[in-house]
Amino acid sequence: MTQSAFQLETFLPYLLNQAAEASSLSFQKAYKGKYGMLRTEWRVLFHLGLYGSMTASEIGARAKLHKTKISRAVQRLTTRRMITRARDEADRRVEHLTLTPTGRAAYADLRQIAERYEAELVAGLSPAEVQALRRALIKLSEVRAVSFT
Amino acid sequence: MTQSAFQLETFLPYLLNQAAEASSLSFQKAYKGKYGMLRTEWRVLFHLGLYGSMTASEIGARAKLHKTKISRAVQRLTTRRMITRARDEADRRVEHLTLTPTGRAAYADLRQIAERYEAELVAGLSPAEVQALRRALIKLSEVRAVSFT
DNA sequence: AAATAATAGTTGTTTTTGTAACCAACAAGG
DNA sequence: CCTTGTTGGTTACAAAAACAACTATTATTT
Repeated sequence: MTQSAFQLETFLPYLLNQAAEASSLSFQKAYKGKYGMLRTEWRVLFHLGLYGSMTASEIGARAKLHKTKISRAVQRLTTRRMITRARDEADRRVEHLTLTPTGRAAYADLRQIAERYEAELVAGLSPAEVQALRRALIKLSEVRAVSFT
Repeated sequence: MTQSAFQLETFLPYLLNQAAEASSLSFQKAYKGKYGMLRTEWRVLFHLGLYGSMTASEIGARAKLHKTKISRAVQRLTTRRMITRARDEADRRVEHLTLTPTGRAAYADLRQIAERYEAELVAGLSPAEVQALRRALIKLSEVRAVSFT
């Protein structure tokens, strides 16, 4: 009856979720506990920290986040005085987001934590394994819509 | 100032999430559209389909899902007549969950879809790459609590 | 045998997310 | 211009997840 040996343990979407959740969860504790941040807020903070001033939709395009999620993350980060918003005078729909000194300090701190965390995470893998993993993950995340009927 | 070259694009928790979300999302459409199922329900269904009769907490332990999530998934699957619950007579706290014929049919169908989906997903990767990916993901998901202060 | 703790599972409440509708500003076509 | 369409972003409402408290039953301790 069961001709193919399907296994949940090796099914990629399942496996990806397990790994992603396991790694996110323990890391999340750092920024949640320290700055009361949510994952989306962390991402926005890091985008601004890394790329400087950006608009909400630029962040959305890069991080593949929905605009409502970003809108809310920006609100919360703004009330926490981590980012400032500035209307573009040429096109008054867009807002340029920038980190405040507070935001930059949080970013610098969290960035170090991120680096240490990642080092700890890949401790059980060889550099070659890590490189192969990254490459495969990048390919998979680029697959926008798998058509399989 | 910036001594190390941190990049968001290669940061593993970020990358894992991107890949997991991308792959989950398109796959989810299949079972959501066809059976109105949520991800937790899909997982419960597959656990029962693969391992036969199980209790809620056995599923929880294996899938690393919280018991409330399972409880509600079981409720929904029960009202959809996909699983039946039977009290254990020896220990009347536990319930044994089993697929109904309807549930088995859905499982068989979704399992085929899962297999085809996965095949499509890894189409851009070599068998060796897939194997390496699986191995790395398994290692990462086994990392329960990374201690990095 | 109580009393206490532990386990299986449920229910209630609060957060967070998803989806759709919306407003304002700009762009293009007639 | 002035309708129509598009884009950047917010808001409102519905769905789902997280978290805590709870019931019922079994195990353990004294």
